[in-house]
Amino acid sequence: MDDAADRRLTARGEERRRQIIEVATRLFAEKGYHPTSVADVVDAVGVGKGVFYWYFSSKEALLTEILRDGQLARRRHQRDAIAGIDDPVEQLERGIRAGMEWMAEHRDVITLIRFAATEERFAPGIRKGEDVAADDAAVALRRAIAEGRIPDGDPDLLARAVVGVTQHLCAARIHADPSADPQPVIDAAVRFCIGGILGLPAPAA
Amino acid sequence: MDDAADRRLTARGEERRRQIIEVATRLFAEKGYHPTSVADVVDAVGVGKGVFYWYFSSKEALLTEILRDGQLARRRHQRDAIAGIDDPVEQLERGIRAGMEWMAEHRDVITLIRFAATEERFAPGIRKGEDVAADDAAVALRRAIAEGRIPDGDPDLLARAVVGVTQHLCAARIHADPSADPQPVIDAAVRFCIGGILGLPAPAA
Amino acid sequence: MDDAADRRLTARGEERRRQIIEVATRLFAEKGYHPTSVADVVDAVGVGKGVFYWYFSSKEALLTEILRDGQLARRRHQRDAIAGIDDPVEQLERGIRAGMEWMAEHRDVITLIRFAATEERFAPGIRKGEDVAADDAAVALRRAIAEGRIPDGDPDLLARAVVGVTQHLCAARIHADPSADPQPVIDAAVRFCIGGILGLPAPAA
Amino acid sequence: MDDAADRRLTARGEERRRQIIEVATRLFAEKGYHPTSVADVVDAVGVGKGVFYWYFSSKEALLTEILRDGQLARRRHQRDAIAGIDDPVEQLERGIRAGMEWMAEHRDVITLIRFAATEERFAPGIRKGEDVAADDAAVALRRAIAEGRIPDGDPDLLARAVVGVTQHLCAARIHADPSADPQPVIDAAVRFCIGGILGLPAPAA
DNA sequence: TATGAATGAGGATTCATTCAT
DNA sequence: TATGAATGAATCCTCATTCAT
Repeated sequence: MDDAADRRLTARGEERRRQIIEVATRLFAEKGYHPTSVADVVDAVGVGKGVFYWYFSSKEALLTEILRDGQLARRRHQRDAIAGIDDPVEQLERGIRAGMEWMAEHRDVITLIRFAATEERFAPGIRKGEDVAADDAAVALRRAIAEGRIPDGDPDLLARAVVGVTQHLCAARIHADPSADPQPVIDAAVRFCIGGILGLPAPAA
Repeated sequence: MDDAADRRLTARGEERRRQIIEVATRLFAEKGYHPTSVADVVDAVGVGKGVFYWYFSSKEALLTEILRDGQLARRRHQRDAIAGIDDPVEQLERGIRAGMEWMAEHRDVITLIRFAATEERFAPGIRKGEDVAADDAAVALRRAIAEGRIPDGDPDLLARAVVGVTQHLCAARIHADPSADPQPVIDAAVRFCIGGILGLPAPAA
Repeated sequence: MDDAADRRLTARGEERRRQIIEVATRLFAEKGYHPTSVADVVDAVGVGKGVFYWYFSSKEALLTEILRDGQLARRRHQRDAIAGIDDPVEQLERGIRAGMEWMAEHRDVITLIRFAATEERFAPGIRKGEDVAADDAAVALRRAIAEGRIPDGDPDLLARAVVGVTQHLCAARIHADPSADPQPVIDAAVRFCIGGILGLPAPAA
Repeated sequence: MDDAADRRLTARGEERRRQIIEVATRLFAEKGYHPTSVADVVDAVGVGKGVFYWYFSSKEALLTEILRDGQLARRRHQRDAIAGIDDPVEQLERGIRAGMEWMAEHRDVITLIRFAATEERFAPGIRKGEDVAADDAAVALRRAIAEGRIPDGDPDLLARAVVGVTQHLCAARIHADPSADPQPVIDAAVRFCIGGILGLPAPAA
């Protein structure tokens, strides 16, 4: 049988597909991936059960696609934000802001990524995406170190620390209270991260 | 029937119960909570299915207990580490170290907590535990601010940032390569966190 | 809507129809009738699903047609082979040869007939076809008995035995090794059948 | 999870298992393997759906077991029938009789074997069983040839021809009219087979 | 004629939970 | 306490068939 993945779709088909992804992302994030059945998704969309399998080869494939698209979109958003910027420290700051802004606006996808990181079947994909993100940040960090702008240190580790700060603040402070303005949190996250990268002030003087 | 939760157990019974918790923690972390069936657990323990329901009222109750025990144990470990310490900044450092050490040694529990945070049914419990942890750290932070040891700032936000750094570094650097020595990562995490708390050096000076 | 069965077709339509029958015969024989979906068939042909239902009213109707066509073709082939032959024993021999040759060249159809004979829904049709074939042979057998060319016996039973020998040798020896020359098997089948029809040599002598 | 295949069963469990096999054999033969759902089977037995999977790992595994058991039983029945017989021709005759008697009494299993031979997934197992049966017969045939009791010839081919005769006569004459006495058919089958093995009388004479 | 899309009943299978012994 | 057996609702997925375009 033809694979649902490589189907050539009409405009109407593309729209349906997008709609399913949207609804599924919301439901998966709300109730959890496993507790949400394919029936829940198609019911919410208002179509027959077969439609799901016309567009996706399996429930798992759908989640995988959501995750991959999310990671790609975040990365693209961050790269756009630092395009044309030459100063590595400014790149870091703008990258952190862009990352948090994206995450702030894509709460559901972030929830799914955090879930997927804990499940054997999806973890490898997530890890790969995180590695890429860490590598992106590490490039700027290495340049900043080389230029003496920040103290010497393990760029990968610093990058992971930054990811930890931004992700957790997003979940614990922005998503936890969606009515509040995210900017102060983002500002604080930037200050914390830059401070953390600079590390302890020279113990002397 | 009497509730499995409040059963008075013999020594052998306590042992069985502990064994089930241990095996379930490992399996849940390895395959995921939902993909692991009660049958998987009892088979791994080598007992019949009835045993499970003798000690636990449901699969969900078991996970809830694992999560609560884990959060309590981490907190106890951290409080023990700062007992008798009076300097708030040293409290912070020791708390961070103790937290990471505990997390480093309880990878499976951490995985489950991270999973539970993404699922509606368990998230409230996790959030409560994180709030407590953040409050613990906030106490020290508030004192440090009051004593002028660190710049003024939102203590809760700083606490959350610290949690983010430590949790993520643990997952991304310690658990990802269990053969490596965790101490350098912990040291770096402490430096990053203290640096982050101190924030950007006074722009002037 | 007008019935797909009685549709007046253009030359191109006839060709399409034939093509679907051909592909379906192969797929049904390879994977089995039930495990082969209509989607499998139209995909293999390279057309849309609607095409199938333009030419056939249902999947079942398609199989029924394949079976009926197959049984008719075999019978026609056998009748052609004995046309003009007057000696009943020679008719038998030629009929056996013709039947086996046809079966040897239509492995897929034979597989489908053998399958259909085991399934309630199709068995009656198959049985009717086999009855006809047995009757055909019985005619010659009866003449041969009447003329004293072969011993007295139940012509229908002898005919069924011949069908059993030819069908099974075809499946077990010719179809099982399509690269081998079928002629020796056919020769042996003829000898076996004629021997069988003659039965045990008079115990006396 | 423990495999349903290797489960240690209590007496009651063994009985249930046997009961399911019995009912499934009948239903599969009546309606066809694919058209019969697991629900049909458990409903006919009068148990819950889960019971099926407690005893069998899948619907396919159940059919495979039925087929294997059937082939083994027939072989055992035939071997018992010729135990102690030394004359190869008598072995053949008794083997043919025993085989047909067994088939006559196990119509459903025979139907399933005939079905399975036409489906890719099961055919290899069936073929193996038929090869064994043919080999069994070939042993006697080879001895008979060596002793000059029957003309020289391909023992495997003769064996297959015998299988074809017996199987087909069973289906077309015994199973088709279960009220009739099978003995005359069996007698005729023996005569036909022995005659077939002896082949055409020496053309000279 | 032909296609992509849709339908929804039905299928195999799983699994948390219960119960008789 | 413990076990094998049983339950049956729920899950993912398939597929023959239909329909709008």
